[in-house]
Amino acid sequence: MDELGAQYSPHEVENRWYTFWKQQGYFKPNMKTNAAAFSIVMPPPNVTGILHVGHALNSTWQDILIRFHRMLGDNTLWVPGTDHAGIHTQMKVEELLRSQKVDRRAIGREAFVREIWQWKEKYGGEILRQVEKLGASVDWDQLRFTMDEGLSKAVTEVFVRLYDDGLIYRGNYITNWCVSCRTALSDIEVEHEDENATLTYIRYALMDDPGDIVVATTRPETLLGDTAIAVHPDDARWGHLVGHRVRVPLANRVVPVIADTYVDPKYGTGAVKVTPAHDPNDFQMGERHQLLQIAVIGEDGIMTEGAGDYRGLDRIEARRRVLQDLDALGIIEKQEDLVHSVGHCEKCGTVIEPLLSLQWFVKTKPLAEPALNAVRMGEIKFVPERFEKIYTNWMENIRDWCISRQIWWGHRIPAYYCDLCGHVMVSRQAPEHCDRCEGPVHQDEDVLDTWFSSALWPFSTLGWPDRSVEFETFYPTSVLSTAYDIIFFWVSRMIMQGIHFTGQKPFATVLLHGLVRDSQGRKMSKSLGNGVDPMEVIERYGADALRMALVLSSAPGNDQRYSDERVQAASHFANKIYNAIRYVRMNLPENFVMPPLLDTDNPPHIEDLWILSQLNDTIQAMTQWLHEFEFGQAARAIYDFLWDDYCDWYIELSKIRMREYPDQTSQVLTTLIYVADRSLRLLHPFMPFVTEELWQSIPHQGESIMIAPWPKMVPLAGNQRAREIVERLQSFVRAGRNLRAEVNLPRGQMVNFFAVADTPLVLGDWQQEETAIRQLLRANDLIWQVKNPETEKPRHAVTGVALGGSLSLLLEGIIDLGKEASRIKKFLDQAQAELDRVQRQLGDEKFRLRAPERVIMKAMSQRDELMSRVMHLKERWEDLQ
RNA sequence: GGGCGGAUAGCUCAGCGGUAGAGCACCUGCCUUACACGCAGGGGGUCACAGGUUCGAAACCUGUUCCGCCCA
Repeated sequence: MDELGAQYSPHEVENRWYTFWKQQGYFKPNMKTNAAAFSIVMPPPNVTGILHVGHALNSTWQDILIRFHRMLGDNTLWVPGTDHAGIHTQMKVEELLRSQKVDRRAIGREAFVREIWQWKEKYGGEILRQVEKLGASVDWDQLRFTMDEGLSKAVTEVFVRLYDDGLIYRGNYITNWCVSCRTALSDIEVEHEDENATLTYIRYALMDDPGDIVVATTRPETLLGDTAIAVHPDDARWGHLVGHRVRVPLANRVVPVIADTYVDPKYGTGAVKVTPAHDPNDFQMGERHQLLQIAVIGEDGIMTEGAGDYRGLDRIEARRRVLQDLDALGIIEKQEDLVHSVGHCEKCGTVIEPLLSLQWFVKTKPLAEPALNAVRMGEIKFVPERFEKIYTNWMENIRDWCISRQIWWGHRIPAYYCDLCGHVMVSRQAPEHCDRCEGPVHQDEDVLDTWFSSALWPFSTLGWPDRSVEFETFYPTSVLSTAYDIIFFWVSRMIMQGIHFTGQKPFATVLLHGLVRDSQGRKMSKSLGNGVDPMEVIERYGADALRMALVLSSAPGNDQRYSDERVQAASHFANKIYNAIRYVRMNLPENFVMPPLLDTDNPPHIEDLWILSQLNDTIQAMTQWLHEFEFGQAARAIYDFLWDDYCDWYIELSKIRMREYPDQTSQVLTTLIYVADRSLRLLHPFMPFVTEELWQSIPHQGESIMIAPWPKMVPLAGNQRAREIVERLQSFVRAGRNLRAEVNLPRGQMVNFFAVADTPLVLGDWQQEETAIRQLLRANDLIWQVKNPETEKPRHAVTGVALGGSLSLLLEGIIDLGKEASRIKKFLDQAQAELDRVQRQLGDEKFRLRAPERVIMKAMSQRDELMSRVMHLKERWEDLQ
């Protein structure tokens, strides 16, 4: 900040300070202290990703917490990192290779995985460089990646232990299959969407009786795999047919009619076809009734051998053909339109095909129990609290977790099969041969769900399963900050695994932010093209402005809209404080030595006491808000303090004092600097760059604002009176300016005022601030007196009311007294109405009996104030009649 | 079907028991030697609707309508 341009330009400043902080090692924890530990692990973004505004908000929140706690003196650690995003990354690199006419199957697993690693090394760090641009004070020495050696070791350890504990099993189950990604997915990776569909009623002929049974289905093509017809046992229409047999059309298969309470008698005809190999509910029924499982659709979405004449057809085409053929047979009873929920792959949007396959699962119930208790007992707190219910609800109904994925990029499942006897071995180290028959072994081809490794993040990043210093010091972590849409995927699983493996909760508080939507409230998405690139925003306005804008409009758990105007407003704020500091510096003598702020021999001026008192309020409020994770409130507090109190009033008053009373200059400067120093510190967690830049440019102690202590309240005496006096000054000046504006006085024109104080105390307060009042109102003659009946009031004037009195701007020429009278009348009516209300309230016995003391006191002072207003306005109005 | 959130100034939102606030937009003056990315002044709201609790409700309770989300 050597050249004092009138405009703050963030870019150079931001890069410079980030480099400095990093070099100085300020981001690292201070392991030597025995201070309280405060730690956060950053939710690992996808390595292939780029930063979006949601990340920006989340990173800002975390950085605020980390910087706040660092300034509080805590031993602070923020761990950065990325996850390998199995399916997503594989798809991305596969696509890249395809554009080079290379097929991953052709080059084989090893070569393909090598390609991904290369890609990751080259482009993978982008998102972290963006996190840096935001100013995130993460400890880069702790950088982690889910596929790092150590973290991979943790994954294997967890898998093996869960397997040994009987909490991981392998089974042939129906799973959500994406025919496009060609892999199984867990339940929560399926997104349900309502879609229009056709419900087809099909007649199945009874074998041993004339007549038929009509079933309704939205998926006629699966009829090829039907192995039963089911009805509700109590259904009068169909009950008598249970045990009979029917012929499945087109498949020419004979299947039984079974009774199962799962069937909803109100849906369709009350009879349903059962396809255990292609529907999760049918699968369950199949298990209960030992039905055959006949697969007719393959992993690629193409009809299989089981589909007979339809094999080789795509599932969509097969549906069309089946309907055509059924129609030809004349056994379509009718068709109806309906809306039903259809599962889609979260990654690629393809309609999910429930398929039978051999997969690995985590048995979640035993893990969920302690995880539920931790939240129920309040060991882990959700902010906002309402998300606890969402968590509990999900955990109580949790289902087993399918963790195997049929892809190549990820942690390969540490299960080994004997080629000879088929024996399954799960171990930390690859066995050389079968431990039963000595036969050769091969490893499972599948990899683990990415979330399986993410679930270990809070402790695997800290060195677990080894007992590292980091783990011992920083685990359990303090806060986990993330978006609410990730509670099931991640938060719940971290809690389960954390408690199971470390015996401790992984974090004390789960802090949830909402989604950042576009300016029209739509979710940002690639397909809509409405995404906002935070880097572009930073390019235009600076990281500080982006951070402040996001924080100012955020409240825990609530969605917010991004708008450029807000960032602009925040950048104006940066410019405002830049100029405020510029003002301070311009008035600072070469070798200014700051005297003590509170000198008993030289008591502080009313105005100094006032601003320090306002500062105290701000310190207190912000400290509390920050501890309560109310970042928006805290940001608003410092914004208002700096702009309204410091800039608009204190600085303006300081100009007058230094001009009129040069002997006070040193005291004024001391207060200016002191308040600037403290308020920059308060603002620092929110706008780290500009605060550092400005703080460094004024007298200060320490080498960086980052490591300066969080401000404490200044011990003050007499500040209550100072506050009263300055409030009277402000009220008087505002009323005077209003009068000037009322009669369109040119800015520089000197005028005369006549003021009446209600009491000698008020007059005394005014007199104490006479110089300021004179200057701010450009007043020549300032005649004031305590109210008394003899007072002769000027007629040619415009009159207004201030706290504790009235003032009139005297006019030489003739003014329109009629107009003035009606103006006064308007205010009089307003004041009278308010006064009536307050008096009614105070006259209410119940109010005086039940309202708290402070409310009554407030009402009383309001009444006094209003009575004064009414009295002054009324007098003036009568004079004008 | 179950659950959750929202409805406050023209727009975007904060406030969440003591009678309405901010930013932007709007109107009127100002290039006042910190800042026109600014200063000063001003207009603008039966706080979705209907009941209830309370001395007092935008806030708490109940219901209704609309919007959004999650789960089945």
